[in-house]
Amino acid sequence: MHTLSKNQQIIFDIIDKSREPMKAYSILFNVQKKGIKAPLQVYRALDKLVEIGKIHKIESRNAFIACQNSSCQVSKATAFSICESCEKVTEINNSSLSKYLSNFKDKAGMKYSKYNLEFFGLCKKCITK
Amino acid sequence: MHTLSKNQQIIFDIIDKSREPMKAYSILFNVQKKGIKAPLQVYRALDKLVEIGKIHKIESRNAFIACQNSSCQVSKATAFSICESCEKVTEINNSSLSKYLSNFKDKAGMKYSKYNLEFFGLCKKCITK
DNA sequence: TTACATAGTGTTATATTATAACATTTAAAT
DNA sequence: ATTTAAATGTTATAATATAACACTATGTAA
Ligand SMILES: [Zn+2]
Ligand SMILES: [Zn+2]
Ligand SMILES: [Zn+2]
Ligand SMILES: [Zn+2]
Repeated sequence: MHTLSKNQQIIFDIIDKSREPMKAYSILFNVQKKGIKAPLQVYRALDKLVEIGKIHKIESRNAFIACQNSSCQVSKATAFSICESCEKVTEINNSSLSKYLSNFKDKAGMKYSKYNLEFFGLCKKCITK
Repeated sequence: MHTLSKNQQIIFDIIDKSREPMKAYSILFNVQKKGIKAPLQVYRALDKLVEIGKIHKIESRNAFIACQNSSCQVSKATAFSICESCEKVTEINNSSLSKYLSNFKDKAGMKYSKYNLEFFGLCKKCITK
């Protein structure tokens, strides 16, 4: 098991506490009182946390959320639902979906080791507005 | 059918001719001889071209490729394979996959109008190296 | 323990990606 | 011809991310 370094722990904690995806410079702003002063300190921790699967990057939003599953540390297979109105992001944990995608083979013969899927739409709250 | 404006056409042409995904500032550099001088002129054309489905953004790479299918203008459903070694990107056109994903329903009850999927791995060329 | 290797930190500067704001022009619709 | 919407040109600036270098902590193995 991985034990996080000081900066990694600080930055993981703030992302984990947040209900929304956090952007790097918003994280930076929030951890400056803890002595983390420079973007690079944030990005280095983010890189590591992504690498070990504790957080994920929402590519379409340049933002980071804590992993809400248990298996992402090994699988590198991620799926999210994103509300285009309120920007709520949820990690999808669906074994049918992950099986389907993990077994998917391109006709080009490429074998995939990793995927990222982002669904967009309106969440329950926003659809009724 | 959409008829492209002058800048949109110039920028679409250069992306369409390219064998690789192109980045915005690389596009800018390449079209400066045609009178397009500022980033905003490029980004505005890119936005429109993405909106009408002539090009797609590869989110994990901040780069743009011409659509290689015919249906993306309506579907807003995109899937790509990305080689992590040579960075070759191919648009996946697979009806089983698109059916599966278009019909996918989250247990959260969210109805999706759009998705983007990026697979990562090694292409045929790179896997033998 | 000491040497070595690996990972993490701190700092400054800079590169890359993207948008705000405003004035003007072109094209399309009534 | 008048109005509206879309596109353009321009300057400035915001937001996101990395390069380079010096240093420190931690783990491993002789
Ligand atoms: Zn996860
Ligand atoms: Zn919502
Ligand atoms: Zn397409
Ligand atoms: Zn390759």
